[in-house]
Amino acid sequence: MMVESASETIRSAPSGQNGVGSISGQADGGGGGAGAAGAGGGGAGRDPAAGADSNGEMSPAELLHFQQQQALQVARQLLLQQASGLSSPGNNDSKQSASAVQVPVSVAMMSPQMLTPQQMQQILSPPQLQALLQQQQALMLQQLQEYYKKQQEQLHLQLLTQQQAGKQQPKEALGNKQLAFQQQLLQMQQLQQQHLLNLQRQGLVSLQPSQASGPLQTLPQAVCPTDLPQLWKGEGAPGQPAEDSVKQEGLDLTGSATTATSFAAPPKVSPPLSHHTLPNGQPTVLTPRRDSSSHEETPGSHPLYGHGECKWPGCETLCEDLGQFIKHLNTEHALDDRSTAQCRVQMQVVQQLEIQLAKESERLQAMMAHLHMRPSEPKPFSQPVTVSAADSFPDGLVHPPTSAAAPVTPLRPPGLSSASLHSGGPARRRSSDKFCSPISSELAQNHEFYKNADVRPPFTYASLIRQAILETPDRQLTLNEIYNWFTRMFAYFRRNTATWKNAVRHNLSLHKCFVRVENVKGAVWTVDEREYQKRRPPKMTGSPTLVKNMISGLSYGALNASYQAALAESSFPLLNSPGMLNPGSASSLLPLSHDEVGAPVEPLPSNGSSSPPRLSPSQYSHQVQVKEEPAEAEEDRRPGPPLGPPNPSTAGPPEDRDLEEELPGEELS
DNA sequence: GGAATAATAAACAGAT
DNA sequence: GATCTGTTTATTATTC
Repeated sequence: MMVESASETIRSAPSGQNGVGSISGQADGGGGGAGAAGAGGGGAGRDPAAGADSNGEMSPAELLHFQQQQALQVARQLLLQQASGLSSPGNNDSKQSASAVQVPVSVAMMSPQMLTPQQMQQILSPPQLQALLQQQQALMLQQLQEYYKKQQEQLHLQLLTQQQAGKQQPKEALGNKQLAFQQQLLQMQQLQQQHLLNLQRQGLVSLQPSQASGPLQTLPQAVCPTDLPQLWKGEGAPGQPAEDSVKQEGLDLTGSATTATSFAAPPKVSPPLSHHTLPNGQPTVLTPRRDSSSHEETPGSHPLYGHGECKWPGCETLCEDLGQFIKHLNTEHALDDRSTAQCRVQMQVVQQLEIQLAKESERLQAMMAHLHMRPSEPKPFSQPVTVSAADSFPDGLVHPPTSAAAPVTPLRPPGLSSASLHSGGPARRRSSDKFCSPISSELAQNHEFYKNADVRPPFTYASLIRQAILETPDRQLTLNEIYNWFTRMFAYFRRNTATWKNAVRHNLSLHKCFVRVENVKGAVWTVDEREYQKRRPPKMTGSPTLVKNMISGLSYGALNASYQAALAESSFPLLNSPGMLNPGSASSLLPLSHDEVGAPVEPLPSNGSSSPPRLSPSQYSHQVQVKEEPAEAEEDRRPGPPLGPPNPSTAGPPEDRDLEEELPGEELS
């Protein structure tokens, strides 16, 4: 305890310029003596998706404000009419109560901006208010309808134009454009929904189906405003057959003719956002790409159903199969006040999280700017990927995860996500090591980050040493070259204490996987992959409990927990994904461990899989296959190690070697 | 609580 | 003798 705390104190003391200098001057007997700068915090990446809605259209807030102003204008006119009615009794334009209120003209003449709803309430009588509200609603709904109708007409026009133009284009391009339009359409519908939600929140829409569903019913959408009033209305479609209620999953609860005609998909478990009808009545079935893609990869799944339990907020009822879940969903989460309230709460939760994400991203940027990262770089952590073609992933970006917890995931350096943020300290890194993706891809992605930021890499010394050795064409390094690799690759080892040198030597000696080979030019160190594989414990067996625990820590406002969830997400991106079962690679069926397997640094383009760049099993297998070849050649011509244990890696054909690397027997169940 | 693993510190010896 | 390299032991922390 004393030793640890003392060393922590030393470590956290600023070292100044003792980086490399102290390395060469280190006295060994001192046991790695002097202190150094502590591990810096460092920043994480920025989530590019965190930005606000970039619609060029009028935002819902603006639209709402505009309409409120218009409503107030109407109110003012009404007051003026009433005032004039007082002066001219014959004028009965005002169809409200005959007992017109004495409204001060000065008030009535106030500009709409000066009239608050409260003032209006004080001025007008309840019947007048009601009439006024109705008038407002009618006007606003009409405006809304016109607005969205225009939008949809435009979209449809564009779509038709593109379809015509697309006849000369490849089908793929046309499909992409159509998809883009459909997404735009979807966006617009969500805009509608949000707008109506805002109206509802402010009490501007009474949500009476006779009013709300009337003028807006023609609007085509999946979760259309007509859905929401019915949803909020708190009653299901009366007289609806029980089997039809299956169609009411999610928010697609309209039961109206508009969407009923578009039910071309399988009757069960249709994604709520997948059916659309264009203004001309032409049904359009959208592929569930935006919101449901992460949840509904398979036709037999449901976004609210996973791991055998209902994912409805606060429910977690165990359901054996999808059918039972559907039944449960329709009975327990039917269209009632409670469900609609929960739905609304969930909407607000999402909004809050988005707001918080934006704030935290900003903070992250500031932190990164502070921690030696070039502030001019908007995405410092995605850049390393493009530094070298050999180190690049096919898409060149760290994909934002697609799961529910994923939006919280920033583009972050692993050193932060795991070492600094997760484990909470630089001293013990084993946990970090476990939660991190393979060192090769990690380094490939964050090479620049580790190079420049004083952040401790979240890998074990052994894995780092191995990586250093395997990166060389000869697959062998002298101790000094290993030192150089550490200092070259990591700012942390340049600027921090030379204690790590002792650790490196210690690791080289301690682990049987590192084989010392006497060379003509001295002793070099090589890696015995078999021993290295043996060295690893059967860890991270997909531990769903661990992931669950981490994700369960996600709470509103708990950024750390959010990072944990994101971390868990990034650590097991394909654990439960059907994409994992890529038949193209036998190794893809095998769970791979955290930091190894992918020894080399050349993640190659996968077979078009949409899986995230990190931890793609096919990539790993490819890496091994590609890079192990020179290793074999090297090891074949390498003289047998005169010292240390005989290297078993030289035994057996190269294919076995590769296979062995791909099939680490003791790994991950 | 124990085992396994890793990080850290330190002592020691041999080679340069 | 100083430094580098390599080995070994001990302690502590963490995870399973």
